[in-house]
Amino acid sequence: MKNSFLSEMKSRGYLNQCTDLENLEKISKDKSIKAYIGFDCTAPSLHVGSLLQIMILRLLQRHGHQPIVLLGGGTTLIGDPSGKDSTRKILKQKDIKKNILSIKKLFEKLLPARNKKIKPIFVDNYQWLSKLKYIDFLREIGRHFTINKMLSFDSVKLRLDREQSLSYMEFNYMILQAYDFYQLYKKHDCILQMGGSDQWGNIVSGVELIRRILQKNSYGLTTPLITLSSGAKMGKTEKGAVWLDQKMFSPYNYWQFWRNTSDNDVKKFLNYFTEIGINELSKKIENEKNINNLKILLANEATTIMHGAKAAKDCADTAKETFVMGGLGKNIPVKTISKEKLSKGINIIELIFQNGLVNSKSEVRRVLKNNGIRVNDIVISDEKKIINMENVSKDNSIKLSVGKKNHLKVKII
RNA sequence: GGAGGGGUACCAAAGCGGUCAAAUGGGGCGGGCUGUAAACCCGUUGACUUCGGUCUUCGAAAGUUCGAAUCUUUCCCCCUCCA
Repeated sequence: MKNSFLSEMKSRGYLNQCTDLENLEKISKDKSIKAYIGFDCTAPSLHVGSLLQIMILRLLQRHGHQPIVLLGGGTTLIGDPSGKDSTRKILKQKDIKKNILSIKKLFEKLLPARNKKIKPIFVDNYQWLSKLKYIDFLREIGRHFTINKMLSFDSVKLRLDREQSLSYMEFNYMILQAYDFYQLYKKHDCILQMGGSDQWGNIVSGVELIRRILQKNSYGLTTPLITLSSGAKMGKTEKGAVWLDQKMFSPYNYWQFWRNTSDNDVKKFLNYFTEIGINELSKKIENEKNINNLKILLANEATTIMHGAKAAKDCADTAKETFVMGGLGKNIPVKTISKEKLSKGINIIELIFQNGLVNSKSEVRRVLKNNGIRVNDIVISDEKKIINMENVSKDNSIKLSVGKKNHLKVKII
């Protein structure tokens, strides 16, 4: 049972590279280990781009190991150059602190544990990085890094090859990350660092640093880069990044994001982003002829993990009512209008605009022209259409729709 | 420090005195086809509008002109090459 952490990593497709799979397997089979993943705190929430990392922390935990979540209060001040074209804007320390707090909340929800042994440990590398003394650091840590090697890492090489500037500040990022691992090894006996495939170089640096200073073995492993079948980056929608925090991205939209997964990605995502047992899952996939049901399964499971079973069910119900039955789901936003106002009659453009379904009146006119506006599911194409009490349906409301997916219920009070 | 190139709408990129609310592509939005998919097709893409127009926009400010994204001056910012 205990050895299944790595084997499940493999079978779910989470494993991309590992520094020493054999030995890591041996160690993690015999005893509970601690493993860490570092997260940048550039925003108040993480987005689905980090979800795979979260999934493996959960997996780790399920197999009786202890996750360490490193919130990079120090390194976020520097900015990881891996996989980026240009220096990102430098954040204020105050903002980073705020971000750390709200990301921490997210993890407390995602990595719950009563058992002390697998309860997540939160660390902020600002704690030790801010105390470093430059000269001492260079002598103790800097001596173990050669420029020759650093230049050969992809994160650096790609930037230089493309003749994009890489500041000395960013160049130091990998050293700091290696140092983080070293600190966690010493403080918490953390023997494994995990991360996305773009972190490979940084992770390996840490493993080497630990070996050179402490003559101890530590391990690193990375998850594959998720690519959509369309070639686009995962996690961007027309609504912007897919955030995990529900304040920034509603559960309904989150559910919809998964529901709208493209055909070619569904099976992969079911493996990645659900926690259905691997055998059960492959049976389900085999037996299900209608790919849409798999997408719904994916949406339900993924939303349950993030926002809870109840939220997932609500989203599913709403979607069903909205798309299948064409009715009004309970999760559809509701606004109100006074009876008095409505009896006077209100212009369709005004009504749609005032309820925030679009950004400008011009947009309403445009959509109107293209038959995209509906009132109680009836297409309206007349700009001058007046909506009044006659349009109120039995349930004392009016349903407004812009396009197929953007609905609103206006209640009469 | 020296020499050159550039800042145009969400992004990329044309325009270089009027016909410019600004080509084209991407993206977005709406429609069609469908399965809330992909691909494809059509329409649309500054704001307000009584649909006649009106107002604000081409790094910032000032100027030339009947008229400026386009010309001049100053300023700010980016990039490349040389030292």
